[in-house]
Amino acid sequence: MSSDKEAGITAKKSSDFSEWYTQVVLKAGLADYAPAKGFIVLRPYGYSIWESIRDTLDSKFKATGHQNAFLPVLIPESLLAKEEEHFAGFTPEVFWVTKAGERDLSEKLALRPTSETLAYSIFSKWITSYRDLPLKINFWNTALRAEIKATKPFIRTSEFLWQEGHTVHATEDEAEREVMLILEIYQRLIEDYLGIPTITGFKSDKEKFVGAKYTTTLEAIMADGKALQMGTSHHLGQNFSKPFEIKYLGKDTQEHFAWQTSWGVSWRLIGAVIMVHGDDKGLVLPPMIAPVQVVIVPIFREKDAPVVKQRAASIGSELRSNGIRVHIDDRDEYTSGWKFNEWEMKGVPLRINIGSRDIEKNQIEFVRRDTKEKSLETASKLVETTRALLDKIQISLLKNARQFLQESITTVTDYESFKSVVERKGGFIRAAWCGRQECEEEIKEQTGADIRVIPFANNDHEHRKEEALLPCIYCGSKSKTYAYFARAY
RNA sequence: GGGGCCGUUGUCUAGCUUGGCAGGAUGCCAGCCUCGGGCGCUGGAGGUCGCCGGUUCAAAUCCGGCCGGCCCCA
Repeated sequence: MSSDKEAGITAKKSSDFSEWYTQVVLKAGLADYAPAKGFIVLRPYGYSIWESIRDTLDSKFKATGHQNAFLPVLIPESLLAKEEEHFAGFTPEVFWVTKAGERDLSEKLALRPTSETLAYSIFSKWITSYRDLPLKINFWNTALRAEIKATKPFIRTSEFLWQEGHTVHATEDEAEREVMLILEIYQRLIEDYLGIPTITGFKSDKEKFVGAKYTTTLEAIMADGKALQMGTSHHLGQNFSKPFEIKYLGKDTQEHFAWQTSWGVSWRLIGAVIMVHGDDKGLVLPPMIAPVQVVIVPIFREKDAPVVKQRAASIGSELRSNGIRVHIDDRDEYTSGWKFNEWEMKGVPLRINIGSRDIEKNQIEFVRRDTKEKSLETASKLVETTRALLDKIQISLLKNARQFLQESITTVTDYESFKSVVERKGGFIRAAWCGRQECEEEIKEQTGADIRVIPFANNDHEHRKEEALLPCIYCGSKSKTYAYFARAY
């Protein structure tokens, strides 16, 4: 009857975060390690979470006029190299294919680290007139970037599942609006579905996408105080349309270079859900994306098994017919206690225990995963109660995460406090910054923290109207803005 | 970028210092038991000790290289 066997999570989230995270990934059945370094296998349970995220986003993309398409995984070197800055940024982590069988290839082929170059070489063929614009395409695929040192399932892997969107517009203004539209879609997904609050804003020039004019980002805070980039949406300006000759003939009968955006989120979001909501018993999934929202555990002896199982089945079908994702665990070979632990480890938001006792009293026992709270409810209100509890869980997860985010933001006014906050507390450190990359780099060098996000003016969580902009936290010269610094994954 | 730790059956591990029969737990299979928080009993199967090489009469153990995983620091 011991509960500390290897079957469960043995590391504590608060004291052994890294080990805890790895155990949750493996033991909840989300992913496993692959034979090649830095690669993971997504197991069915993990993949079904990805499917939830994918389906949610996909319908939002389609509702805003985007179409899905597919591109090959190999990119000729000459093509990848066409935008110089972009190439220089990615080349250290590109995997190369150099052979076909025993024969050397005449040109090296890159396994796509991202598809801008490939997509745009094709787009240039498709676009000739303003009537072809806007072109709004999304790809669900994987990207490959060699991670030599620190790898962590979902968070940093050499291949990752993601979506990359690529759009082409006639005007700069329209491209800018697309960047913000996508950022808004991401924020809705991440807050409303994943239950994770973020700080949105710009990346510094140092951290922006290589080749972009500017990058917007959503940054979240993990339970260990490290920041995690949840998604990015880039304004590419004409940086790619010029080398790739994406030109259109305007109404004005003149030829113009187009304006472009690209944007993406990856399965890293799954890692964030684990880190933000999980606890010492394992995963905690927000109901909106949980593959199984309610697990029903019938509790029976041999003699009452048929009756109890039948009752479990009828509860299950009633919930299912109301659109709730249900699993009935009526396996004979495990005890109910074993099942309770397993489904908690797997993070199923709500559990229903049903035994002969409950059947007699016409009641149902609900157990919340997030608070572990048990409640007995009358069976006639099954669907109503289930819906209400799932809603409560979803709201409560976001609320707790939001409170944690707020507590994780520290405004500092001098560099000594900056260093001590990085060291002792972590989280986001909000400080004035002059805008010079040298300051950013030296702060990173000395503290390990860098600029995660420069919040939009209307989105600086800590901003107060009467607050004056202080001198740069590092060099003391005149500041341009407040920036959020953090150590990050 | 710098430093450290680890790899033994599906999983977790003992054994390694001092070379000499690979042991346990859990899981798995069969049978019994029966389930409100990882229940109990009996029997059984399961191993190229990460890979390659070296030293040796003999290597899980010592040495080298490689592969893979983890942690800490910047």
